[in-house]
Amino acid sequence: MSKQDLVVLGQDGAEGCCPGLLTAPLDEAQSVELAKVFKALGDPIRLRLLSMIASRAGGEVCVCDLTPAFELSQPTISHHLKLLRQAGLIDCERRGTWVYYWLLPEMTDRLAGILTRPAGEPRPDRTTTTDVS
Amino acid sequence: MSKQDLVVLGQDGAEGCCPGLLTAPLDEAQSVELAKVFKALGDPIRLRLLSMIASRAGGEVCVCDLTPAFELSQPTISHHLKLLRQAGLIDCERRGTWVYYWLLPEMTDRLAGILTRPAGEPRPDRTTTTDVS
DNA sequence: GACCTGTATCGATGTCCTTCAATTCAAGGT
DNA sequence: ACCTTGAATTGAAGGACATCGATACAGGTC
Repeated sequence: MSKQDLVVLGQDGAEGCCPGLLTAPLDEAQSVELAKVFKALGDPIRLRLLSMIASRAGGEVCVCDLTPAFELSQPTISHHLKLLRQAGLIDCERRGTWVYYWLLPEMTDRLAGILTRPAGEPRPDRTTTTDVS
Repeated sequence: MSKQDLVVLGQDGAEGCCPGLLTAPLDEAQSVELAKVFKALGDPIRLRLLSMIASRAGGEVCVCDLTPAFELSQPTISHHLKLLRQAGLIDCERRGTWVYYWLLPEMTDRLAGILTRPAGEPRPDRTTTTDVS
């Protein structure tokens, strides 16, 4: 149940540090992979689930603590958790009768990096239109 | 055409620095607003559009440079640009016959911050299960 | 073994989203 | 005024997604 079909999202990590999204045009394959992760974040229920999981002291949460926090059926919550897991944002483990989820910070770190523009960016202020070429 | 219906997404910026998503459970209203932005990023075409706009030297791109980069109809590209704009990720301006788009770095900065966990996080290593109460 | 509890999967349904062709709108040029 | 070009809007069609009830599965307990 653990490493089922986690999104790949490029094994860069090696070649420097993340192409960036804000620094160079994304190619088609990259954009498809990245979009899967952002799509997983593009739902209020999943965002709340993720934040509940991520902010939990101890690092993990039992599903039985998540489900009653929403006015949704148990299958629906289970489905959302599955999507977050398939996006590589969380992982889970069964312990006895209960299933525990935890954050995979590698993925949120990667996203944060992708959305961060290079430090020295000369602020494309507009109105100053650098007019390159 | 500029400031039409940009998502609000909390006027925090003042109260410290971004609640975080990874540090505390998101409330319902926050999650709805945030989800709108992530949903806008949850499409490969929009990600490529955004990266083409953001990475452009000079800070802005003419629609006429974006449309031919995709095998999609002009109305479809226009629709995706509209969604990105409504999410507060980009803005645009007409100059003569052409319309130019540019990145609103405030929003990507905010997202990056939201996805960044506090520095000193004691790495919830799991298997070490801190077992708080 | 039979039973109970917690969780995941299945199938169906209604809604939202992506996409297009057709049209409209904006701004210049003739 | 008319025409042309670039871009946004409209309306419709198809597919994807969120949600549910019913069901299956996993691990305990008796």
